[in-house]
Order: sequence, then structure tokens, then C-alpha cells
Amino acid sequence: MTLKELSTLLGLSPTTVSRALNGYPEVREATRARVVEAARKHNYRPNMQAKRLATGRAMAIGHVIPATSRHEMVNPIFSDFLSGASEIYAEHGFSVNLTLARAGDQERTYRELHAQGAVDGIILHGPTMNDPRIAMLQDLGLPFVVHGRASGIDLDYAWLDVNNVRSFARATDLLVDLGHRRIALLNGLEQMDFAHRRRIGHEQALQRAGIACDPALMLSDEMTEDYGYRSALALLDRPDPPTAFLVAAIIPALGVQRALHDRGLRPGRDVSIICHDDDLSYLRNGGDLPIFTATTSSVREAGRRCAALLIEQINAPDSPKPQVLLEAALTIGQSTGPAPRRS
Amino acid sequence: MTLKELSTLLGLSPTTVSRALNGYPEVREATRARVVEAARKHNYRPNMQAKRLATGRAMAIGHVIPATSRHEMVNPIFSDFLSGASEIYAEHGFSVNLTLARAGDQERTYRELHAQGAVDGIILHGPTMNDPRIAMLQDLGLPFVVHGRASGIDLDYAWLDVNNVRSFARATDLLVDLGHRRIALLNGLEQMDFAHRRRIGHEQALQRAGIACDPALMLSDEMTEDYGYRSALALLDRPDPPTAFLVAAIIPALGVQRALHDRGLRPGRDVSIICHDDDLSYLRNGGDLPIFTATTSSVREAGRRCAALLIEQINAPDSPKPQVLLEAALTIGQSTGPAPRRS
DNA sequence: GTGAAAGCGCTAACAA
DNA sequence: TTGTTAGCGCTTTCAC
Repeated sequence: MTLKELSTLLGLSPTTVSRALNGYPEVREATRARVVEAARKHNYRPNMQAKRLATGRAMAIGHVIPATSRHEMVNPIFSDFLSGASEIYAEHGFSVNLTLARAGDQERTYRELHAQGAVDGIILHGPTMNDPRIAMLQDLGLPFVVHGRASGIDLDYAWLDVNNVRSFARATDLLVDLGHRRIALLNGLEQMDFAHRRRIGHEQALQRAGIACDPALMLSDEMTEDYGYRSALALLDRPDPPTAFLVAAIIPALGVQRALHDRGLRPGRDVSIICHDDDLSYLRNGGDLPIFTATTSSVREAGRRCAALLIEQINAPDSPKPQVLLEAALTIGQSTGPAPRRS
Repeated sequence: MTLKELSTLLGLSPTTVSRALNGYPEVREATRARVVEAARKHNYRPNMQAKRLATGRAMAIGHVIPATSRHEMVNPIFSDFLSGASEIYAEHGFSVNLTLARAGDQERTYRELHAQGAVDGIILHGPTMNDPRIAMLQDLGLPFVVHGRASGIDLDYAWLDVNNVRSFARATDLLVDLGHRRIALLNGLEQMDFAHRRRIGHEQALQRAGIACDPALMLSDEMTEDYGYRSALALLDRPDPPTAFLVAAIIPALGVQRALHDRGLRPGRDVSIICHDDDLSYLRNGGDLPIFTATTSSVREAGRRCAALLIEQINAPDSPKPQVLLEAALTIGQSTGPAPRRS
């Protein structure tokens, strides 16, 4: 069923039918009612390709995710983010164009998406420090919103980020307040901007507390179980082992826990662990993990807000670039076991 | 840069340019060379919307994933699957239309995608027993391939599945060979077809070994850490605790491990655990987990193969429906710690 | 081997 | 308030 067919069926012009269906005000209400009813009855759905071509709007948002070197943030975070964003897209009739690009192919991918007219805007995921994609997208003139930020880039672009510095400072504060002086930081890859900021927050808190930063206690890698396990073992076997671990995600925190067991230590009793994750929901942990846990944000909500910002940018490209810093919804102890011991 | 602009630039008709670029044979090679070169030089990219409208092909594949009630299989599995599929799509010029649908909205979503002409075909994820979507897609006449199968549906449709029955039978065989008689099964939600088949495989192996099935040892739920932890605690506190656990995914297996620690038991020594997962890669575990691990399949490879099957179906809708059963690439002990003890 | 013309299904001036 | 007309950028008969 096409517009034309529907219109002849109704004895109207395609134009009127189009206007009626798209909510233009100049259509008589009686006519609109007839049209809408007929459309419903015949199960009419406008052909999106035609609509896109005629309006010059793709009505699609591009999400490009890196494929091969899987940064830990993509896998668990991405689907929650997308789930939130999709809610908003659906309300506005946008669909999602998902593209996986190998590490080096990302820029080319954005260029193609734009040149083909496949998308009206882009969400930039996983910004690194000095991320070159930001300048590139600005050159292209394609609206975009960054989920996160890029240190070292001094351009006026739209972003939404969580206050990672403060989150990790507060987590460190808590451990310090509990009496810990030797705290290990198991961070993500520090070329990722969020990981970089988290380290800064940690260091700031240590400094405020008058504790010297020990580089040997600060590790950075992809956040796997094995990373947590091996790092914790190595640290625990030092002559001066840490009494607490601040871990940037739940999976490596589980590895730390395993290492403690191996060494006969009790998590939450002999050694404290704070797992400071973006979103723990994918583990759906009920509440017994002997690990201090703290979520920095709801990724789903971030998805919703980024989507809204982007649609705003698309509809009014010359409006100022919104820059949103979310304070972490820091729910320390949300699923806490025994309290960490003072050391 | 549009086709028309490019053609006037070359002093040719749009038709010829189109033919040259799309590899039609009737173009003189010299002409084609000129055209291709000019296109490259001016960075010409055909507008996809126009192409789609003119050809009537969306050049897009639909992936619909359930949003709210997040079955455990979606989150970790999905992005790997998509990564494999995307490789193939890219080779054939298809893009991915990703839609998140709430549990009840799935059918409507498929219908809309089809009516709008937004996709040429669909990959059906996470089939349940008697999945109603299969009959619906067949009615629509939209090409589709199911990743998995649906017990209870007797239609001729294309699918690709792993031999879950045999995988779990073999895992059970191994435990039985090691001397275990009381084996707990921590399965996924059994409305999911794959979970249902896994239970069958487990039961078959027990029966062959002359071991009675104890329903109290067979659990089924979403595969969270907490599920593994609580279930294992409860089972271990019974008067006749199991000596081995067969767990359908790594996350709950980590929970089982934690429960063992709580009870002073050593995983891999006092009690055996086999984690039998579709794909452990998202944990990227190095090899020290004191858990027997077995991967049933490479999800990425499944994505590649499903994509290829679907494209085949799209290009030749009346060809027979391929039905592919992959034998599990069962690498038991791939990352094994100490051997399970005989009990 | 190349081009002219029509059309894919829709929207958007401009008229009426 | 409704209709006419002309595209959006490409493909595809059908002539030449």
C-alpha cells in the first residue's frame, strides 16, 4: 500500500494524504480523520526510503563501535547505552545504523556514513585522549555528541560525561577514612579518557590525604578477570602489600577476590575492595558480594540523554553545543558485604 | 557530489556513469576507467537512500533485540555475533538496522520493519520453545535466519545452531567418568530453546550412566553471578550435597566458586565445576580459573555464517532453507586448573 | 557502447 | 483547505 494508492482510494491527492498523516495544520479535521482511519484500516506504512530521499534526512543515527581490539568498555556498556538511546530515537522516528569498524577504519567509516547520507548524526563512543575523530566530525559538519570527553581537545563540541574524577576521589576518600594507606588502583586502559580521569581523581584524593602515590600500586589494562587476578596476586606477594583495592570494573574485581582466596585472605575483612563500575546491572548481583560496589552512573540514562542532545543538534545545528557533566550516582555499599577493616 | 554532477563533469550521461560504476558489461573499458578514476578523484559516494528507492532493496539487515527483560544471552553474546555478521555484511554492502524492542513489542517491530521496507532480511535472535515469531516471519515473506532453533515448531525455515544436546551430554560424561554421581546443573532459563536442549543432553548422559535424575539438583534461571552463588550455597548445605557443578555460563560459575570459598571448599579439588559457555572470550581469561571450562562454539563465527545464509536467502528467496547444526568445538580444559577429584 | 526518459514513493513549493 | 507540479538521486527499460 503506497501513498498514491491510498489517496486514489480516498479520492484525495497524495499531498493531502501526506499532510494529514504528518500532522500538518492546514488539513480539515474531518479529512484528517478519514485519512488516518483509512491508513489504519489498510495498514499503510510510509516507505522510509522514499521519505528519506524526499526530505533529505536519513532519520537514522550512526553508532560506530570498534571491532577487533575490544576495549572492555564496549561490550557490557554498549548495549545498555543503546537501549536507553533507542527509547528516545523511537519517540522521534529515528532508527539506528550500527557499524562495526576495525580500529584503524573508524574515521573512514564516519566519512562514508556521511557521504552516503546514511545518517543525520552520530554518537561518538569511547573517546580517547586527544581523540582525532572529534576534529574530523566537526570538519564534516555532521552533528555529533560524544559520550565522554576527550582531554587535550580544545574544540567546542557537544558531550555528556560522568564526573569520573570526583567519583574516584570519593571512593579513595572512603578507603582512606577507613584507615587504608596502601591502596592499589586497578584502572582501565589509560588512553581511554575516562580511565585517565579516574586516575586523576584517585591521585587527588591521595594527595589531599597526604599519602604518597606509589606507581607500583597503579595498574592499567583491559579490564578482564585475569587482569584482576594476576595483578592482585603480584601485589599481594610484595613485601608491602596493599590493604585495599580500588578496581574500575566488576569483572577484574572478581579476579581480585579470587586472588585473595588463593592467598587465604578474606575480601571485605582482611582486605577491602571497592569496585567502581559504570554500571553493575549486567551482573545483576543481588547484594552479597563481599566487595564494596559503587556505580558511577546509569548507562541507560546516559544513552537517553545523549540521544536527546543529538536530536536537538540535528534539528538546530547552530544552537550552542551542550556540555553535560553528570555527578555520579555514587551508591557505595549498594551491595556491600562486611565492612572493610581498618588497617 | 551526485551522479548527475559527476556525469556532466565527464561529458557523459548519468546512465553510463551508473553502469560504469556498477560493473555493467556493456561499458567500454576505457570509459569505465575514466569514470572510476573521476569518481575516486572527486570522492563520489552514491546516495544510499536514492539507490534503495530505485532498486527497491533496502540493503539492510534487521537485528531486533529484546530490551527490558534482558535474557542473559543477549548481553555478552550479541556483540560478538554482530561483529562476525558485520564482516560479511560489509563485503556485500549491507548495513545493520538495529532495533530494541520490549518483550511484547517484538512482533510488531518485525512487521513495521517489513512494511516500511527498512530491511531485506532478518536474523532472529534467542528463539524460545514454540517461538511464535517464526510463523509470523514466514507469513510476511521476509527472508530470515534463526540463530538457534525452536523446539515444537514444525516449519521449514533456515537456522544455524550448535549441538547443545551433545555438548552438555559430553560435559556430563566427563564428570561421570571422573567418578561423580551427584552433579548439579545450573542451567539458563528453560523457555530459551538452547537451555532446554542443554538440559536434555545432561539428562541423557545421566541416564546412560544409570544415574537417577534428581530434580533438586537441576536449576534454571537467568545466568547471573548471584544465581550461581545462592544456588551453590543452598545445594552445598543440603545433607547430600553435589560433588560437581555443571554451569551453563561463566558468570554464574564465578558465583559457584565464591560459594565454595565461603564453605571452605576448594574449586577443582574438593568439588568440580565445569563451566560450559557459548563463548568465554568476553572474560578473556588467561588460563588460571580453577574451573573446567568448555566453549561450545565461536559466536563470532556463528554470526558470520548466519549472515552468509541470510544473504543467500535474500538473493534467492526460493532456494531451500539451509539448516546447519554445528558440532561444538568442545575444548574442555582449555583453561583448566587442577583436575577435579574423583568422589 | 551510449543516451533519453520514466519512475521508485514520498515531500514541498506554488496555485487555486 | 485542497490539488498540481516538480523534484530528491539513482536505476532501468528502450531507442539509437
